[in-house]
Amino acid sequence: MREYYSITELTREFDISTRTLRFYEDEGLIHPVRRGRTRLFRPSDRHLIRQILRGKRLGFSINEIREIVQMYREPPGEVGQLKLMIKRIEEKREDLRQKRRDLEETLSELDHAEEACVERLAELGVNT
Amino acid sequence: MREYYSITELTREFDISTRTLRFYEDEGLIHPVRRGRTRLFRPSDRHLIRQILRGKRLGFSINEIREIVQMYREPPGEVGQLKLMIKRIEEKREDLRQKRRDLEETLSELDHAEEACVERLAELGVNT
DNA sequence: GTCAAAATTGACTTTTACGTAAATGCCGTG
DNA sequence: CACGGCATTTACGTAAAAGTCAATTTTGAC
Repeated sequence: MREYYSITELTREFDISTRTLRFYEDEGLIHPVRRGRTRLFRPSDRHLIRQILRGKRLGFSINEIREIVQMYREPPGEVGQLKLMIKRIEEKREDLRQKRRDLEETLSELDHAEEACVERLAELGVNT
Repeated sequence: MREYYSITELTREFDISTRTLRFYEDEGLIHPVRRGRTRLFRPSDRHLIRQILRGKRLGFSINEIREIVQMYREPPGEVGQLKLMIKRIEEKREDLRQKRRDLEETLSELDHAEEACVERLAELGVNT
């Protein structure tokens, strides 16, 4: 496991711009350490970026992603906080389950659409 | 099956604004008919709205949604077009499969996060 | 130390997806 | 026919999420 990654290494790996990574830092999503003014990204930052991009692909806003990554961190020490966090996690999961339903329905409609196309091709006498 | 729905009926049903529905019309996603200047939405428009909102929840942009809803329509009559459409459909499905992987991974990480919280509660001697 | 390549900051711009306000049309009711 | 309520158009506004550009700095290789 590497100790540090440079900003451009990560922009290449994830196909995002340096501006994007700085934006995520401004937004408090990642906290790379500094050597002088240069950012050094640790494996944990790299993992966080992976999670952020996953959230993005699923259509979560930066704020929602912020909420999610907070859930991945060490659980709080206080009982009230813990219970609140469990509630929040449950809410996000419900959110994701809705997305899963949406996803399956969309996939199924695309299946139908493709079948219709294939049938139409067959009608036209094209060997698929 | 009702023949027509008014704009406000649909805004209530889907919890969106009239502005949003007019926006979708401007964007060419729906085509309600008119009685004078008033929009009348048919069941097919209603179904389209449902599909649009599903796409939104999955993080698709308006342009991507436009592409998707075009796939739900009657298959084209020309062979080249048909083959192109099948290719596009396959691309969207790959896109959705990526989202599904993202979704499962996120769900699984949230599971871990919740477990960690529950364990922490147990350590603190709280009866879950 | 020098010099190019890489990284930094800050300011400004852009795109997307609507929100909001103003002015006005249409229509059923009393 | 005046009114309330819904609908319409036009026009401008805005928040989120970066992109772009310019002007320095810093770093790494020699």
